[in-house]
Amino acid sequence: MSRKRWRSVKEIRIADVARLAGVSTATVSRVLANRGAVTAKTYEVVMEAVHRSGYTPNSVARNLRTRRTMTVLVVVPNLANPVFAQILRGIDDELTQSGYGLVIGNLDNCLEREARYVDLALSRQVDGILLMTGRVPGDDKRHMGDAGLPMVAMCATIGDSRIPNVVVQDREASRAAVQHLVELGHRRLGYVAGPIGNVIEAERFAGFLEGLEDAGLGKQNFVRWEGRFVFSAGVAAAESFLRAKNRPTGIFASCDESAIGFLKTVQAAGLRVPDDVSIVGFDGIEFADYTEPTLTTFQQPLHLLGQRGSAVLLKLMRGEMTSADWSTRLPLTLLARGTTGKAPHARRRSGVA
Amino acid sequence: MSRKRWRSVKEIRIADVARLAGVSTATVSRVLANRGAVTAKTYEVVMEAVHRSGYTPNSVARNLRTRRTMTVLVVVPNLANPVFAQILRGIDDELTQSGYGLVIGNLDNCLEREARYVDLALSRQVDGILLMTGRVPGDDKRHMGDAGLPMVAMCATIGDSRIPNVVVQDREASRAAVQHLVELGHRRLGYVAGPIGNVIEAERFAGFLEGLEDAGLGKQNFVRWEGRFVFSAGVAAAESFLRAKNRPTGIFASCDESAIGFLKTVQAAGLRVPDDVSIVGFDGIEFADYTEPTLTTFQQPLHLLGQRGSAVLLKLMRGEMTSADWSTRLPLTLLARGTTGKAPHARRRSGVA
DNA sequence: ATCGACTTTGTAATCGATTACATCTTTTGA
DNA sequence: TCAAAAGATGTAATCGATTACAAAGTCGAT
Repeated sequence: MSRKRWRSVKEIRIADVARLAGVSTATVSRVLANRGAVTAKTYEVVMEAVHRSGYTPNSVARNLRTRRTMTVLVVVPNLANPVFAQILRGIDDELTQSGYGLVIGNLDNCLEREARYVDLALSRQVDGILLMTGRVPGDDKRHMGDAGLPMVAMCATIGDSRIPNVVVQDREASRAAVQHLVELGHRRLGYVAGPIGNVIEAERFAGFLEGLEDAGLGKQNFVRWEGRFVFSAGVAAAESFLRAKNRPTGIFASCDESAIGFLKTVQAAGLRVPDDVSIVGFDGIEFADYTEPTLTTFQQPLHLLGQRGSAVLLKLMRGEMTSADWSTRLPLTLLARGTTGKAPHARRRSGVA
Repeated sequence: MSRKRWRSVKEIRIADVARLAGVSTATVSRVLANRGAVTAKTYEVVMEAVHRSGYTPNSVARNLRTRRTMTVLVVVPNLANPVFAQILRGIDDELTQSGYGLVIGNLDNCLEREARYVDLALSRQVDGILLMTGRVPGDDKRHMGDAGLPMVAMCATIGDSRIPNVVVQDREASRAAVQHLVELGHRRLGYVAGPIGNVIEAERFAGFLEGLEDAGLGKQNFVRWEGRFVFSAGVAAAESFLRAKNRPTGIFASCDESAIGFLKTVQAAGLRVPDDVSIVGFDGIEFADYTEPTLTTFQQPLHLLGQRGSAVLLKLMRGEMTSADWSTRLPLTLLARGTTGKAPHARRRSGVA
């Protein structure tokens, strides 16, 4: 049993540096903050003392006094989803530039864990919040908004118009996905859903329905399989699809993971993609480029999304919001690739097959 | 331009609660910490006041006074790699149980960014460090060890025997990978490397060489392609492989991403896997289960790794280390799946092909 | 030499909790 | 019944920085 004491060497405080330099703590603080006037000579002497002593300011003390932590909390639904890793990169780039750090709050797909991070915010450990989890109306759990901190929603929010949001155009893209399938001749579609109660899912499904309406298709022209934003949801949907008597020919999955799960499962069952069935995913994860055939999907501007979200939060924290900042909606890009092709009957008609 | 002031409502301090309850701040503190004796009545009154006022303690002040933040820094080489998301889950589970929080330091594959997190540690914002990045000898950049905090290395470290480590048996597994290929009749192997200077990579390559030696194979029996832990490295290696005159028949990639990149590229070139070439990956990421054929790989005990690493750090912080805690080496599991099969010549000889 | 304006530096209050110690109250036991 | 012990509560110091304000120093103009 070893009982080594950490930092047994006495900590160096600003007072120690001051003594070493023969000045007051106020002067040391001014030198280090580069604020207030100091003669070149004093500057030199203080810096020398700082280096000799190896002093690093205690930010806990600083944070207490300044009432700021220069840290932003980013609440992420599920870190294992590569989409968020990309967004985080954009956020980090932007925040770092302004001298802010970030703390990641991973919910691991379990909304209850949000409470933990509400506490973090309430206890003054962060200056602002980037929220990537949506909430459904009527949800009265403890809320990030309760912390009374500057906050930006980076996912579709229902209600709460007083929170600025920076989102991608989920609805428009889903609508375009349907259009893409319809243009290829598909008249019977399948929808692989995300988690129930998820706001992003709600947006994507709404867009899907709008797309159907655009094409003059009704309820009888599609099947919806419940799921989540994971591979296995696509597998389950595909199994259900395979058992169906009147199979759709065009599938829209609300995320790439489930699209790939679907793809692999129908292929394993002997179906050809896109000859027998076309599949469109959503997100544009790197892996979608490594399936066979490559997945047709909508590419999210992830890095940009992260940057913009952070930029708005920074403005909010500095009280520099303009009316244009309250809502930002970024477009997605259709990557029309290998998993979508003409519908079987359309191909027959045009003599391709 | 809106200039809303955040928290314009006066903050509630412990003194406010004390006044409301008609007791001293010491008593409020004792009630909230559940430490020291208080009568049931006082407890009631204080709790009532806490709830009425909606008080949440300011942890910055608490951290200053107690000289602890109950937070651990986890330095991760690259968050986009799903391997780390899994490990983080294990870490989070373990730390949360002991009342600790975690801050993720993402290096984004750029070792220079470590300095940022060294600062975080030096400025007393965390109580301990879990380090998942390795260092090569002779590297004299500013070092996490400089912070003088309790630290556990969760990757192969060279030297620095005073830092406890919790790692997977990279070397043994790589050795077993070669054995697996050799048993299938492969006599000429290819090695898709990870980043130069990476300690984990070094371990895996060392194991690869050991495996060759076990089989009585020498330098002339393998090709090594430099790479990184990303898809594109596998693609590049495969392109090089395709151009070679005397192609290896068994490939070992030091991570699943590059293995999959390799797989897709040789398949695109018309080769059959595993008939023409066998591939073994490393890590056991979820996606390795979704390739066609499914990737043969070594499964890392990621969640366990995270848990064990955290458990050791907790002991270290509490001064409860036993000699067994200084080094933990977890075994990997071979998932012998679709991408490995008998070597072409072996198949001919045994009349399979 | 004196005054005012400006620059530089120091003194001490402050941020909001925890906690050692002192004080007061209650209980225990002879 | 009273001293001693145990229990409950309060007072004030403390953690280590920042910063308002005061004080001292510098300089040029009169």
